[in-house]
Order: sequence, then C-alpha cells, then structure tokens
Amino acid sequence: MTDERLDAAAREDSATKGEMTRARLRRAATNVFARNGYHATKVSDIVAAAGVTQPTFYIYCESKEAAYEALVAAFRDNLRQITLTNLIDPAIPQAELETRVAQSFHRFLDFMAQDRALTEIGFFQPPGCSQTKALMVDWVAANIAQEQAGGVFRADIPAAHIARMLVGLLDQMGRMNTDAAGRGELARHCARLFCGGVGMRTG
Amino acid sequence: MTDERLDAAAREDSATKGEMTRARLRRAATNVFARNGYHATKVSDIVAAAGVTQPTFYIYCESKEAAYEALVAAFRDNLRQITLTNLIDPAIPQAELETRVAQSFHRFLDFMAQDRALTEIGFFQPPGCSQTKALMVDWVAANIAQEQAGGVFRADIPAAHIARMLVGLLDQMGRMNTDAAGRGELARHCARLFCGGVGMRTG
DNA sequence: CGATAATATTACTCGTCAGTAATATGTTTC
DNA sequence: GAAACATATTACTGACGAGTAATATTATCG
Repeated sequence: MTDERLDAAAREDSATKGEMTRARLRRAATNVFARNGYHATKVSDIVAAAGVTQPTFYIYCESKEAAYEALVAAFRDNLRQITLTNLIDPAIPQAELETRVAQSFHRFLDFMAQDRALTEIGFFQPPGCSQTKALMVDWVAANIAQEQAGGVFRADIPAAHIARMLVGLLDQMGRMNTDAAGRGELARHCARLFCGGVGMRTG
Repeated sequence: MTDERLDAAAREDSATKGEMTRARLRRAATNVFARNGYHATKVSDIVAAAGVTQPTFYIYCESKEAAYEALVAAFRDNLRQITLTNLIDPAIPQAELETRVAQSFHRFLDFMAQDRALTEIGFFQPPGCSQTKALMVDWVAANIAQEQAGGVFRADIPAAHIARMLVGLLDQMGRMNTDAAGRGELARHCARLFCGGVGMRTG
C-alpha cells in the first residue's frame, strides 16, 4: 500500500473505492456474524450482504477466521477503553454511590447498544465472548478491590466474585433491546440491586 | 421396539447391548457438544468418542440436530423441575432471607455442577441457551412478583428485571468450576449481594 | 442346531463451503 | 494515450461432513 492510500485512509474524507468496499465488508461481516454466530456464517453470506463476490472478500481479509478475530479484537479494545474510563471514583460519598453506579451501568449499556451487532460478536456469542468476559472481570475486579479498600464496598464478598456478578448483570441487561430512556431505567434498577440488594431493609 | 425392550429400558438393571450403546452415544454427544458447541461438532467426533461407527449413530438418533435438541430439552426439563421446587417461601422472616436465598443458589449451583457438560449445552452455549434462559426468567419472575407482593422483596425494581439479574448472576457463577464447598461459598456471596447489595449500609 | 431378530459395519453419495488461479475492468500518472 | 496500478470478476478446486444402502456380525429362542 502506497503512502497516498494510507493518507486517504487516515483522512476521513475522500474514501477510495477500496476503502468503501472494506467498510461495506466489515459491516456485512459484523451483521452476519452477529446474527448467525461464527460457525454458522458462510463467507458467501457475508459477500452477498456486502454486494461483492467471494474473491473480493479475500482481497480484504486473510480468512474467515481472521475477519472474525478482527471484529472481536475491535470490540475488546473499545470495551477496555470504556471500562477503564468508567470506574467508580474510590472516594465517593456513600449517599451518591447508587447514582454513580447507575451512571456507570448506563454508559456500559449505551456502549453496547451503540453497535449492537459488534457487541453480539464480542460479548454475547462464543467463541469471542468468553475471553472478553474473563478480561472484563479482571479489569473490574481491580477497581472493586479498591472500593473495598476505600470502605465504599463491603469487603465480605471477594472482589473477583463481585466483578463476575457485575458482568453477569451487564450481560443479561445488555441483551434487552431498549431505547435510550429504557437503558436509563435499566441502569438505575441494576444500580439499585447492585448497591442495595432486594431486601426491604427492615432488619 | 418390543415390549421386552421397553421393559429392559424401564428397569435400570440388565441393560441390553443396545441400551448400553445408546447411553454411550448420549454421553459422548453431551461431552462433544459441550466442548465444541453445536455447529463445530461433527457427528464423526461423537461416534469416535462413543467408540462406534457413524451409521450406528443414525440407528439411535434421527439426525445431529435431533440429538442436540434432545439434550437441550432434557436439561430444560430438569431445570424447570429444580426451579419450581426451589422457590423462596413467600412468608419468610426477613432475618432468614439471605440464608434461604443462599440455599436456593446453592441448589442451583449443585444442579449445574452435577452434569456440567449438559449444563454447558442447555444453559451456557447457544443456540440452546437463549430459550432456556428466557424460560427461566419467566419462571423466576413469577415467584419474585409474589415476594414483592408479600413485602419480602423491594417493589421498586420490576420483577422481570430482578429475575433477569438473578439469571445473570447464576450464569456467571455457574461457569466457575468449583467443588461442593466452593459452591456453598459462592452461593453465600451471591445471596449476600442479591439480598443486601454491595453498599456498606452506613447511610 | 437353525431361524429370527437385534445390532453394528464397510464403503459409499451428494452437497456445501473455504479458499484460489487466471483474468477482466476501471483509474491514476506521466 | 499508454504504462502502471488498484480493484473486482468468472470459473474453479479440494476437502470435509451429514446422511445412507447394502451387508456382516452377534445374541436369543424354539
């Protein structure tokens, strides 16, 4: 690839025909993988959805597997970014905790909804999802441990377990297909249970 | 199939050669489907694991898909049984709530661990898992609504959401491969968060 | 033993699917 | 306008995998 092409790719404007095709293939692959999962999608489905022929696919992708891995990796990078910038401040006044946690859930849900198909690939469906969730548990657990050390979260549940449970909540909530307002409500409900539990607090 | 054969299948003892083969195929199918998922498992893998040849598979199973569906259905039936007999009594003293919820989680985790491979098929991996979880959410939500009506659970989170979150917790916890003691601990941690949340209860 | 049913095997078919060689069609640059 | 490059296509291959027909082996019982 020559310098001019790299420039064209870097500048968002004036996409070359090739970049257009690449983008359409990527979108098509994302949608088809999301709908059918890795094993059940055929390259022929992807190229049909993209409106190109099969060899064209292999101009832009080394293999079906490489195309899939690239999508998983892209989602993973985005999720890591979101997770690390989405951590609860270790020094939150207890009173604000639930609100802050709700905001955090809300950002996660928005992120997932923003490209639902990619989320399906990277977070919901195997084989990509398992490693993604394992990584996320680690990222989150580190933060939870800090909260516990700071006295914000109770310390009688191991951070790793809380992190797993949080990911479990997010997994189930993320699968609900709601609009922006619905996501706000979901996030508040998550935060309510996550912070205060289901009990009536009468004891 | 003659009456004698049905009798032999009903009585657990004196399994005929055919019933032995059926059982070995079922075990093999369970393990291979669990390891590789539906689409990535080949009938040839199953029969190799079972130590029989391919046509033998088709003596006992109508198709690869039918074999898979039968396993999913079997898990689903068991799960339904466990779920319906595992509900929290609507009139629990608040003080005992967490203990009772922990017992409930414990029974679920034991059930999942008891045949881990079947659980993988019916609960963890698509395509079987999605319908299973949807059903379980319904079963659980009905009970949660009762708890809310009885004043045991807080009512400011919709029962359906609580049910989904509970399934999310169970999903993540069930994936951890722990021994019986570990499951007891996990169950207590789940119950602790589910009933009381992560907050320090200082407010 | 010899007949009958049950159980399993060898040796295939037919379709599908990932991936490719050879070739054609635009598109920039001089 | 021709050389050089980028982009896409037609027409394949080779392997694999679900499912089967015909046949062999093993147990059961009169």
